[in-house]
Amino acid sequence: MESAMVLFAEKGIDAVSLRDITTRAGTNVSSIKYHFGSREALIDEIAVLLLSPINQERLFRLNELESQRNPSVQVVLKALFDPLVDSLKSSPISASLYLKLIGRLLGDHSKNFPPFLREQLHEITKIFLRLIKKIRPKYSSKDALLRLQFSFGVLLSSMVHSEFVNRSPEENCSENHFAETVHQIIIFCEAGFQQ
Amino acid sequence: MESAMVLFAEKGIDAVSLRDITTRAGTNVSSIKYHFGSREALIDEIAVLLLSPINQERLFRLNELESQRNPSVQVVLKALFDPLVDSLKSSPISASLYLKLIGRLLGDHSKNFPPFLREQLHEITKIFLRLIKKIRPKYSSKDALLRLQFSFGVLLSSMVHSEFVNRSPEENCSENHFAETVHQIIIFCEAGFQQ
DNA sequence: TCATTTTTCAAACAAATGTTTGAAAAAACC
DNA sequence: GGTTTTTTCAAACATTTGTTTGAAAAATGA
Repeated sequence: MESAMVLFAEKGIDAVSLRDITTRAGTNVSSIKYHFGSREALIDEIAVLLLSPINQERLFRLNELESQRNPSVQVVLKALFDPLVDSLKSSPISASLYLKLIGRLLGDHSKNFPPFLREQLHEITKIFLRLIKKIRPKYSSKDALLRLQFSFGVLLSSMVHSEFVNRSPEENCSENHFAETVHQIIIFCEAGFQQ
Repeated sequence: MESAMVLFAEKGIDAVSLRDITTRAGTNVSSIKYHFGSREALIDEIAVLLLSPINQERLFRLNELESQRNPSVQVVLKALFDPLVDSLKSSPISASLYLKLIGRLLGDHSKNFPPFLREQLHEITKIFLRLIKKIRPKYSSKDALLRLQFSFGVLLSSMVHSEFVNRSPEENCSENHFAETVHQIIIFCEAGFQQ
């Protein structure tokens, strides 16, 4: 599983064959069938393992904000983005690869996600939109949705091209560095919610 | 070539085989070899055909702005994004597929672009950064680069998921509708350059 | 019209892919 | 220690992939 995650992150999910994975893991192709069932099931399992705790935390924070009087756009965005940063702590692979992997899962494979994950994501966008429309009553549903998609676009592309975003020479792509980048993303997106 | 573009846009470049393309085109696999040389050469040719005029126009507008006294962030962003909107007029395929295709080319295959295209893109980012640092002297190179990447992230994800962005029920995904979305993107990104 | 060039196409090729099989090895259990 | 369950692994399978071949067809030009 660790080999699959590393290779998926490095080369893109579709560009990795089962033999690539098992060779790196020093094992056999049929072991994937035995432990996971199929290639798709392996991808699903990785997606759930990585994304479901992040989404749970997002839902928890968003629900908390709903019971609050005057949440700001910034804390709503933080409820979406910070769980990702926090999850870096328990990553089984390097921070940079971990981010790439999640970005690729969400970008290329979210349409094939197991229903459970799809529903989580759907619920998250629902609550987010409700919160935003409460903070910015003048926004139409389309206004809010567009800005949400723009914000996710910024986040996703920063994750997949993280070696690009993290090209600062002095520091390697560490957990803290990504936290800083996410902070920049939040500031960038928050500004877009002021118009 | 039209079949290749449509299928690449619909399913993703890596998910389309030569037989998918030739079947749709009502012709033969070896005709691709004859007319283009190889699968990669076909992709390259499509990329150059679609992107090179857009990039040329971008370079022209950016260069013009460099000779201007006080360009605004908005006109700089428009120099980047509007050529894409204008190119919709001469698209050989539907607007929605055209945008998806360009988004996929830039997202998944820009690393394999022919050197000519890569240099164009590199030149564009160079001039863009120079302009932004002129308008916002307090930005470090990293500040400017991050915001450029964020802006491209918004644009790219909006293009690839254009059926998502364009889900408004009354209007189909027309040229004008994307122009409106790009306008929203520019407003969104411009705000991020005010901080 | 005839010769040359350009274009099409069916067939085959080698390589790679996800999956399956069945037996051997390892581990767990009583 | 013996039995059962779990896990590994080499080999083979059927498909699919991009590419190649060589001959037929169409177009071109003198």
